[in-house]
Amino acid sequence: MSDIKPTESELEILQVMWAKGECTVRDVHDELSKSKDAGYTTTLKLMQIMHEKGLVSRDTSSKTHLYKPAISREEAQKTALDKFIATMFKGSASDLVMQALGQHKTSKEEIDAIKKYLDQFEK
Amino acid sequence: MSDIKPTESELEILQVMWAKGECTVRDVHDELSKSKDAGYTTTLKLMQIMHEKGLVSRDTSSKTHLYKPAISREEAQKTALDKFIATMFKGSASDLVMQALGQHKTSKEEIDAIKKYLDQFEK
DNA sequence: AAATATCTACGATAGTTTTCGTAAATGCAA
DNA sequence: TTGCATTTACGAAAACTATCGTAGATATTT
Repeated sequence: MSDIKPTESELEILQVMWAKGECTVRDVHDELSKSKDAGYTTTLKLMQIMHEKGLVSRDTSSKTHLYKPAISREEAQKTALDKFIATMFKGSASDLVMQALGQHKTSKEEIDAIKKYLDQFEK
Repeated sequence: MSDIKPTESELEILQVMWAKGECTVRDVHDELSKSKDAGYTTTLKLMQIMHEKGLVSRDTSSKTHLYKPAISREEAQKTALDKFIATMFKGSASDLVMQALGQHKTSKEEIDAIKKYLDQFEK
């Protein structure tokens, strides 16, 4: 489906859209402004490009257009993760898992959740 | 201590170098050619740039230069993983772990290894 | 209705990454 | 030694990304 690879900025935008659902450019821009310093038209332009690429769909029936993601967060995560494991971890998911758990202070609850997950998985 | 972020192509090259150790441009290029279609001088140029950036070191004592990574795979993995979790998984390492285990067919041995790892971790 | 604000469209620019062509240097082989 | 193959160096084109300015359209306010 989507071997479309969002750029870094596009991902930032998708982040906001995944959290909020349907968004105007202003919605996204205001949210982004908290952590980033770029003009409104920059966000607009990026979202237009994302539309051209098919990363988002939009409703142009009223003046202020409404955008929403064309791919789910899970899809995007899956695609990105596949590539990431391939290029950074020689294709070994467990290598990644160990490193991910090792370097982040993961709470006991989280670890238990993962163990439970693994158990169910193993059967 | 590299806040140096290798590009996509640079990572492909590092991948080969991490596997092979010390490499000539030809070594890298031949390996890359299996999966990619770019000219020899492209690989050369990239490796020269990587040297300028400090991503690799090189021995120029003979005509054919010898390159080797200046950062370890582990270092690069750590840096990349931090960023990846932040931008793709909203900072949640365990979310990433679950998805990583879910979508890849992980062998029973791998799962056991991870569980063992988790046990040791928990105490 | 006129002024003001907001929004889209579009083009241009700057920065970065990837690619390659060409030339010069170096080693090898006939 | 002369010619061929391989390598490095360098510059520049091509492709992609991010940014913004400006203009025109649409809504809102007074």
